[in-house]
This record gives sequence, C-alpha cells and structure tokens, in this order.
Amino acid sequence: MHTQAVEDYLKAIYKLAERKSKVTTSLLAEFLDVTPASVTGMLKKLKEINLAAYEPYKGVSLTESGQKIALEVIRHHRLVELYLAEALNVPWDKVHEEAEKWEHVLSEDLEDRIDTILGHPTADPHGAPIPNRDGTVAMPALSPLTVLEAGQTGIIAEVSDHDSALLRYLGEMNLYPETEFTVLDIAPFNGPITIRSENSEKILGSEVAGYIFVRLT
Amino acid sequence: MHTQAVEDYLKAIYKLAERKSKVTTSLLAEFLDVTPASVTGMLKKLKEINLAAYEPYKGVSLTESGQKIALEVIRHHRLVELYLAEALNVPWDKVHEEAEKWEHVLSEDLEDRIDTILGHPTADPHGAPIPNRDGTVAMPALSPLTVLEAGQTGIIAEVSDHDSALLRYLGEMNLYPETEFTVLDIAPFNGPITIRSENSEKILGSEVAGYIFVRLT
DNA sequence: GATATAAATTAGGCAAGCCTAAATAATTTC
DNA sequence: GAAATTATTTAGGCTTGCCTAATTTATATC
Repeated sequence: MHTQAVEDYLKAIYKLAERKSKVTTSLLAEFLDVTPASVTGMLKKLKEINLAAYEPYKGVSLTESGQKIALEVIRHHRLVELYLAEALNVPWDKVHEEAEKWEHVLSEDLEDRIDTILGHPTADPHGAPIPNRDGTVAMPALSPLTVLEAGQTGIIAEVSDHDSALLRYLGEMNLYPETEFTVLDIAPFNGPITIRSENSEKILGSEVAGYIFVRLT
Repeated sequence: MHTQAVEDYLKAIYKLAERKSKVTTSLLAEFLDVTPASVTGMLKKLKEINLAAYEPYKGVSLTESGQKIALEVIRHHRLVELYLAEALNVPWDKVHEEAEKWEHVLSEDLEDRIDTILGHPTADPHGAPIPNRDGTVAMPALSPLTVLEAGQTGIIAEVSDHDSALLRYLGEMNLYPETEFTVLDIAPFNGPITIRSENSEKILGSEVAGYIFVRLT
C-alpha cells in the first residue's frame, strides 16, 4: 500500500491530465492546496518509485502503474460516493467530502461487496464514470450544455462536483444525471440557457451550464 | 480532531483499564505492538494535552475528556462493526480489522445515519456494548462460561474478539451472542465444558469457554 | 542491605510530508 | 538580446510517531 499522500497526488495528476495538456508543478500545487516546493518533493519521489514520469521544469505524467493506481483510487472514491448516496442517503453535495476520506481505507473485499450491492454501477451520483477493476474506464464523448442550440434534446450525463453549492443548486432544480431535457432558447454572448425538463422551464446562467455535460438524443 | 495514534492510545488505555487494575507502559506497548519507549513518548504527550493522568513509573489513567474521546472512538468502532456485518455481510471474524480503519474516518453525520439505519443498537456483533453518544456505556455484569455449573442455563452475551480464528471456530458451532444454552457437564481441573444449544451438544475447552461471557437465566 | 533483574525513561535518529526563504531556470517584454 | 517576470527547484526546518541503545528507577532475592 502507498501512503495517502501518494494516492492523492496520483489522483490529482490523473484528473488534471484529463483537462489540461500539461500538468505543471504549480497547477498541482493549487489543486492540492500545497506549496509548489512540496509538489516538487513529491514528484521526485513518484519518479523514484516509478509511478510518474517527471522532468524538472517540464511537467509530469503518470506511468502505466501510476495510472493504474490512480484509477483504483478513483474507482474507490466513486463507488463510495454512490454507496453513500444510495445506501446511507447522504445528499449528493456531501458525498464527495466523505468519500475523500473513505477511499483510502476501503479494502478490496469491501470494494467488491459494495460493487455487488450496487449492481456493478458505471457512474457515480454526479454521472462520472466508475473505472473498472482492471484499470479501464469508459469515457463517452460529452458536450457541455453551452454548445447546444435551441430545439435540441439531450440527457444530462455528468455534472461537475467541484463545488457543493453548485450541486445543491442543481439539486433544487432536479437536474440530476439521466434527466431528459429540450433546449428552448440560448441567448447570445454567453447569455442564459432556457431548457424544459420534467415539464417545467428552467433558466441557467452560462457558467452553471458550462458545468453540465450532456449526451445528445 | 486528534491524530489516529492519539485515538488508538486512548482506546487502548480504556480497554486495558477495564481488565487490569493498573495500566503500565509495557502493557500498552505489548497491546499496541510498539516499543515501551514509544509509549512513554506518547503518554507524555497525552498528559500534555490533558487527555491522560500520567506519572512516570506509576502507570496511566484517562482524564474525563480522554475517556470521552476513547468512548467516542469505541462507539464508532462498534457501530461500524455491526454495520459491516448487517449491511455488507462481512463475516464476523473480519469486521474488527475493517472497523479498525473506518473508525477514524467516520463523520458524526455518518455515525448518525448508521446508528439510525441499525435502529440505535446497543451491542456489536460480538456482543460488546456500544457506548452512547453522551459518553455513557451500559456495562452489565457478565460471567465467563467457566464459572457455571452443570444444570445452569444462560444466554451468550459477549465473546472476545481478540482472535479471529476463535470467532470462526465459534461461528462454525453457531455460538453467537443471544444464543441460549444449558450446561450439561463441566469437567474438573479446567476440563472441557459440555453445553446444549439449539438442540445439539457442544464440547468446549476451558480456554475457549473463558472467552465466552454469559447472562444467567 | 547489597546485588541482580525487570520496568521505564532519556537520548539520539529516521521517514513522511509539509513549510518558508533563497536560488535558479524559463518565459515574456521591450 | 537584455531585463523583468514567472515558474520551479534547492536548502534547511518542523512535526508526528516510530525506532534502538543507553541509562535510570523500582523490585525481588539472598
């Protein structure tokens, strides 16, 4: 087993690499709320134990084994999130925080039991895909709600979990993953987007809409 | 929040104090599988932060706040044990090990949810009492099975969870807490004890019987 | 009551992971 | 392309909790 810090760094590198072309020391530092100097120290260590490819001043990436571990941690995290929401009724804006602690103490045996009880789920409460045990992940191509046009229909696939206030807000409007909707209007110049779902109209600012990812239907 | 090590020491002191008149450095060291020197260091710290009363060479005891924390940790531990057994079907000889890790990451909110789902239980899967949130514990007077005499009847109240092989052994014989039994024979000189429960006779060595605590009926 | 043994403490170290401050490398600007 | 700015690394420290080895205190024995 690796330390919690190692697991947290691997997970952070993986997640940042999904969205940024280059994962830099300062990006990691900001993400993990730690000084860049601390990141440098850990990156050296990760390189040492062959979990990351790191060249000073050039950014980091995960090695194959580093990525495997990152995905295991993410799998734990998302399974726990879903379990907390389904089995313990934890509101979806709180599951992330709890799972952050639980992901590091989940044994493989318990992971299996939870996975079975949940029926081998493929997505967490925010719609994020749950990696498979073998280290693979289904990464469907999603579009942010902002790129749709009036008249198009879709299904909410995933929402960002970075801010729990955002999740509470979306929850109040009943905009959860798997919700169907039709775009009624999208105002120009990053204006608000009007959608209809579950027979009610909802108006979303462009910032919020940018955090909602959809599958077109 | 205190560190995990602090919580583990407080819990260990509490548990040892239940059974021994004096909690010494070496006793703690053996219990926690750590050197006596390390224990000395931690006891100084616990005294420093007012969680333990400690005089060098004289043993330790918990202060009121130290005991409160110890009981909170034990409450978490036993609630988690029961939850793992009931909700996740973890076999009773494995719940202790898992709970050892989970007890330190359980938020008060989750504790409440688990407590509610379990219906405010009063004992863990081994029959050990679950402390109340306010820091009180019901401590019924129990007798080890070894002190009974032929003809007496009782109910298994609690079994020691210190050895998972013992738990598996008892599990095979269906000797769980709340099982009723009658003593058929108890051989002299610490000899084996024969009991009848669930319409079958079982013969227990005196060592095993010493780990089983009962309520007389 | 002197000595041997057992128990506990002190002293000094180590590994993780974090920090701040100072130095160096990379990048941008004029 | 030199200077200024930004990004990163190096150096040195701190805390936690553990370790071993040496010393000290307490206890048991003759």
